Amino acid sequence: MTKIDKIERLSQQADAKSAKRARKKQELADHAITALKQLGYARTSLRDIAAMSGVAVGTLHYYFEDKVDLIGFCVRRYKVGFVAQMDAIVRTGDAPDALVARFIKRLALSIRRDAETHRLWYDVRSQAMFDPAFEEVVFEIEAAMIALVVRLLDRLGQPADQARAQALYLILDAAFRFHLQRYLTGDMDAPSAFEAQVSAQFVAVI
Amino acid sequence: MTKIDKIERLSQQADAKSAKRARKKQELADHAITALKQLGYARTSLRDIAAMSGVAVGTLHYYFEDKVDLIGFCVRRYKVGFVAQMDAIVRTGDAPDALVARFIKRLALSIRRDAETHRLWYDVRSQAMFDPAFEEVVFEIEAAMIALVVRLLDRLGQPADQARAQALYLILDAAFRFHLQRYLTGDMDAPSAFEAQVSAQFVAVI
DNA sequence: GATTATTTTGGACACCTGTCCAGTAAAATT
DNA sequence: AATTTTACTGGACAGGTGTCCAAAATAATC
Repeated sequence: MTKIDKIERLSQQADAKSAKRARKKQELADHAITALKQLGYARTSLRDIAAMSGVAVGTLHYYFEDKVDLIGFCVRRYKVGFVAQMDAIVRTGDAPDALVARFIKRLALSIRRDAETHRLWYDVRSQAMFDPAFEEVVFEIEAAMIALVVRLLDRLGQPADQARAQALYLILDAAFRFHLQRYLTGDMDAPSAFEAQVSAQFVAVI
Repeated sequence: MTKIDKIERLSQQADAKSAKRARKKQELADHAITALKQLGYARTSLRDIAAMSGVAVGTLHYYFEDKVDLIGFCVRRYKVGFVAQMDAIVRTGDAPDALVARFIKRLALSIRRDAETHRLWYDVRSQAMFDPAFEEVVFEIEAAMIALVVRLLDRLGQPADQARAQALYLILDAAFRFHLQRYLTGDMDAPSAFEAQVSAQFVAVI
């Protein structure tokens, strides 16, 4: 075995190790999310998360710096997945009108299906107003969502500058949050109300 | 002294007592707000608030049911004042265009002046997604703000139905929150960016 | 199969939490 | 001035918090 081979093998081993570690981190994060989405950031203790993961509390600190690191990882993981799902819709070959309809319908569906998870995002976003430790992840996720809207506008043949995308994102976000809240308090019609309201606004804005 | 007089006097005494109690409650709430706006709901303990008020912890429980009751009272008190201030603007005799400009300018000013207090509202609003104990106060305040927008639309000679007002409120709220967050993370231009963006959207919507 | 390296445990640590209440001080009423 | 009501105190209570670490279990490497 040459020296080069040796180095390469060591490097591959290191990669395999960090890949395994990354997988375990994600596995823990997924369990953590199921705990967090039920109680929210402040009310969920590391012991709750550990119990949910079937793991000792110390193990969490073995994989995550501290609580903030853990929650940041979870929210990032969830939201990245969400943006990817929405992006898949933007990339379909639909005509502009049908695309908008599908996009909004998917958001409404997400209120129904993932209400509890989405509220975790709003929770963390509010925390960022008090705790600088959350600023980065919130900024990053919000930027990713605005970028998604940029791509949407582009597909619609609309001017897709940052300012326009940001404004549209805020409209979508406000309506989403509002109807999410309604839905969580028992208003089962909130998702379709969301769809109706946003559809109307889309027509006006675009 | 007739029997009637006696009853009346007792009733006046009762009123005076409850008025005094109400005054003290508000005084405590004002101190509580200064604590809460610095740390947020979850991080502020009753001991923090008691210390800020120069009072023992037990005293807080003498005036408020529990922590949720106290925070609800504080947020309600603050937001009612805010809506009243904005309402004063709506009630001026300005022409529609000038009125809109003044209204938005006042919101931008409030980002600058009351950033820390406003974030408390967003904090509590998020909590309401997890804790039903906050649902009522959030619903009430949000309804008050939509009602404010109804009056604004009315003054502008616009159709002032609930749906339109709600949509406009959500646009204002989303932009307000977004730029408030930016401002809190050190972007001093956020308030004027808010003004520019919302002004542009107002033109489009109205 | 022995020896490192990694992963996991479970409990100790120091501190903070909201709630409650017997006792005291102050104010109001008679 | 005596008595009753109201206001307030300060500490006890039971439980929870994130963090840390020595020791044990497991896995990887030679």
